[in-house]
Amino acid sequence: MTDGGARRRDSAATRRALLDAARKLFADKGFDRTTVRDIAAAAGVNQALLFRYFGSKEELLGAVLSAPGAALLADVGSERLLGELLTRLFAEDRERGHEALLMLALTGPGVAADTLRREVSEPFVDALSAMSGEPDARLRGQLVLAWILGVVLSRATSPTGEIAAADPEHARELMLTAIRALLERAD
Amino acid sequence: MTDGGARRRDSAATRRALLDAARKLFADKGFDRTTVRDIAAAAGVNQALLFRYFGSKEELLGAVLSAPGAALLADVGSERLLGELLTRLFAEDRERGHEALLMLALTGPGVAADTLRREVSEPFVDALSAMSGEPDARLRGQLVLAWILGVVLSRATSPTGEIAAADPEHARELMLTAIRALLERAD
DNA sequence: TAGCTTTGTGAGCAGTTGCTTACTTAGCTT
DNA sequence: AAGCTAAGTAAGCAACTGCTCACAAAGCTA
Repeated sequence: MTDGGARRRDSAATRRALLDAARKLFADKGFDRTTVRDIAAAAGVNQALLFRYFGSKEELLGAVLSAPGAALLADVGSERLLGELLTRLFAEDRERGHEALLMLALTGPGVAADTLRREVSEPFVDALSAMSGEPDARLRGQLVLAWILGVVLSRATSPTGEIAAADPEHARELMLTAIRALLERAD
Repeated sequence: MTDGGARRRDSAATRRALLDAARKLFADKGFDRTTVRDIAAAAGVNQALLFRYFGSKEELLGAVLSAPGAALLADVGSERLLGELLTRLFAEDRERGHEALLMLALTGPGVAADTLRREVSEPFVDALSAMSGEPDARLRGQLVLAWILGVVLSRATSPTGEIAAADPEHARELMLTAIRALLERAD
């Protein structure tokens, strides 16, 4: 940005700045309470660009939500997914990462739920289900994911509650044991 | 309501109508996406009355959220709470009840989170914790409640997913077994 | 019946929001 | 350097939102 007010053009950087700003603000404030002006200001661009690049606020959310799930799965691989999900779940200095996005996807409109289902939940449930040899493996995988989601939400609601205050290792072990009971034999 | 347009006065009925309408609409659409006009129309009253009776939209949410948790606990008693929560969780023709309100409390502003913690979660966690003899009983109780919450949310996100489609009895048994593993000994 | 209080109403305020439009200008090609 | 395209901008639109205000009138009491 020169003093004259004109700004260097870099469409890829602009696009990225908007995505980054949106991700952070949607995570902090939820979809509805994040305005396009907020996002543009945080990205250091004019708000009209949000519409130029993403079409609408909803589509921006869709873009924000796509990929992170796939990225985690690619990083970690399905064998270590559960451990990794739980480790991240209870990590103290966690970045505002995937779990927060899961929560915030729920506060968004229809497109967010669709994206969540297609791009975020399905690969996770597939991987979690593969850990259970039971015929109803997918149900069990869904229940595990639901639990993780619930913990994220519980923490958001009660930042000073027991879950937030728990020793991460201990909490992780508690959940791991119960989840194993669920995924293996539950009868 | 007479043909002349004047309406019979019944402050208690008006108040109740607003609470009922708000409960339903908050559950259906979330706090932010439910407008005071929506609520007033659904209640069949003028929107100014919402402010007269409840002070603000937020305070209305607080009023909506107060009590249901206590009511369920009073109905059921703590001995049967877990079973009842799970039964209701998977009931097919469930009314839009307490669980939906839990979800929607999360989409509301700060007062909702406070009310949720004070009036809804705490009694539940107390009761669930009492079922575990462990020193970290409250943490375990919180984790159980988080799971229930997660299931509610998962179903909202994926109305056609495995959880929503599951045989209620079966799903209930799966969770009950895992929860027992969590509440009893987890080491 | 008059007077007062409480409940109900219509209208409107001020601010906000997602989005559009017309214009500017950076950056590239010829 | 001229011309064109694409990226960036300021301003503004129309609709919406929580909330207020002045008034109407139901309902009660003396």
